Amino acid sequence: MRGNYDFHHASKKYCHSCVINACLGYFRLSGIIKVFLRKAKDPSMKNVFELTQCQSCEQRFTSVLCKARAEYLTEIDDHKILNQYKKGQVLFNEGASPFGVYCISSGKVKLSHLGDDGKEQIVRLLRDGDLLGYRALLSGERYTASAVALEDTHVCFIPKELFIRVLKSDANLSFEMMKLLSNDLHKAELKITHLAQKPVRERLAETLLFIKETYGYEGDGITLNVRLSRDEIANLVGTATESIIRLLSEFKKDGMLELDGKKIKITNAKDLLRAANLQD
Amino acid sequence: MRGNYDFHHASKKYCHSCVINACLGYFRLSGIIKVFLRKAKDPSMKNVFELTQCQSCEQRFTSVLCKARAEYLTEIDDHKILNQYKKGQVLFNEGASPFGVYCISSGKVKLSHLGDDGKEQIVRLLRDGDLLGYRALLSGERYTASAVALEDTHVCFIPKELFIRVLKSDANLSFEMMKLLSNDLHKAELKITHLAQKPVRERLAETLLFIKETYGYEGDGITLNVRLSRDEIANLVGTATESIIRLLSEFKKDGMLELDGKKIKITNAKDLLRAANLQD
DNA sequence: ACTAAATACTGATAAAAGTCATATTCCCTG
DNA sequence: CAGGGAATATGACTTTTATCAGTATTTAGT
Repeated sequence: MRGNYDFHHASKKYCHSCVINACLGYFRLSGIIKVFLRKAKDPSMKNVFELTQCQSCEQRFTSVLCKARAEYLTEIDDHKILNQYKKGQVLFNEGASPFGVYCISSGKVKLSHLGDDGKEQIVRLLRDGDLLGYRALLSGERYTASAVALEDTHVCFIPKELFIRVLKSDANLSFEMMKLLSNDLHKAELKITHLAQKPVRERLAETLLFIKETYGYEGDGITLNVRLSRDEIANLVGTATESIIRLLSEFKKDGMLELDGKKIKITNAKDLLRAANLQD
Repeated sequence: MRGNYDFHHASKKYCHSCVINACLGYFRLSGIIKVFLRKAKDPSMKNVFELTQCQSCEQRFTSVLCKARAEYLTEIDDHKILNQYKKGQVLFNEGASPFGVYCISSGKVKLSHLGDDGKEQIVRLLRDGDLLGYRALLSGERYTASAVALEDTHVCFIPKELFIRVLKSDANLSFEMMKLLSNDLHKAELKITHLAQKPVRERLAETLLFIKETYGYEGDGITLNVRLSRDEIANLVGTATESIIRLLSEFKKDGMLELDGKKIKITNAKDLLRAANLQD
């Protein structure tokens, strides 16, 4: 509760998505909203509608959701709701009740816990094709993390009842979900080990490589394809912002990085990997 | 690989379970082993055999596995292999290939990663009724953690093929597995947040309360029902052994604990909870 | 019960990382 | 494009925690 409000007010953003989600909670299956969305005149919505069908979605080969049997995929297609979030907007908030799952069509999302003292801890970074909001939904709890768009993001929302129903009838999808959860769990447990045992310097190097794995490079082949504040990097690494600032310039001095505002260019990935001191 | 050997040699124990497991890998479905096990004359095995049937197992109301449909449970019953491990014995080792899942009938098991520098990080504590070894099996990888018995432990081993087959046909069990994984994931992500944001003192208090939640008290109602070395507590909290020793005696001085070798008595749970500084 | 080894404990010291204060720069908005 | 707020950067300092060295105690095996 407290966390919720803090979060909203800290970011000083009017949380449209909460309003929208609240509405979706009541009307999500009604034709009204679908028509409303489809009739939206915003030209930027145009290409979203071109990607409307799961069957022709760019993420159809990578997304777990698209491993559902064809018949179910069609049903998901018919009932999903398109949604877009501007950078900084909240998809859902820690403490809220899940109404369904989100499938990222394009964009980037961070998933973060709020620590007891109000400090953010980023637990996952998500990209297009990734599924979102399934953890809370599956364990039947409220969200224990908040999801915030890191850039303009297009999302397909699949209502809870449908998702659960498909999951209960499609063993293959269930299995893929279990794989997904197992992988998440593995990553989380690895992070626990590193957080407990590795110094900040190594964790930062590892995090930068992890960001590279997740979001890749821009066209130039060296610039990380995401803009994160020093604060966000700190909340990802699990340390103080000042430490990140100092270490980033240290890495720069050592010729591993080039820094240009929020742009981070990895100029020597080999040394960075060495700095991460990863055995596996 | 390296980790594997280190682990074995560090504990300087002959790893019977590895030998047994290697055999199980080849012969696990053959009647030979079952007969062999059932004919074992060790009197301590007696009560194990009394608990042989999942349908009458003491854990049948708590274990996820027992939420399988009756027909499948019977099949699991027929094909599972009973096994027992002495304190310190290894159920499986990081890096090994999973041949099935383990259901703890009685006893206690720790699940731990080996950090890059060889330091142990305990990621989960397991008790009777808990399932073990499913993470690696589901994501189709080798084990990324080792499982070691914290005391004499009786385990039912369910072969991989059977487990997967039941999972693929029993949607209800699948769903329970997803819940289990979701809960594990939640706990892991919470641990990440606390590891990143809380001081050692608070983490130790939290860990002691967590141990209490997991294993409960002994008959006296205050002694934690498990014996962990200071080293193991440190590997659970994610800190140095000396810090744990110092903090434990600090807690004792503050009247929260009584210490008697590896016995830990919680004499003031309220203060301990306050020391943990948990908001939720 | 005795011995060797492992574990537990203590103090001194060092290193790592956090905090606080204070520039400086960036970027958004009027 | 100027001004203000936020983000970034840097230095001094403090706190926390790890490490090391040495001693005491417990545990396990013969």
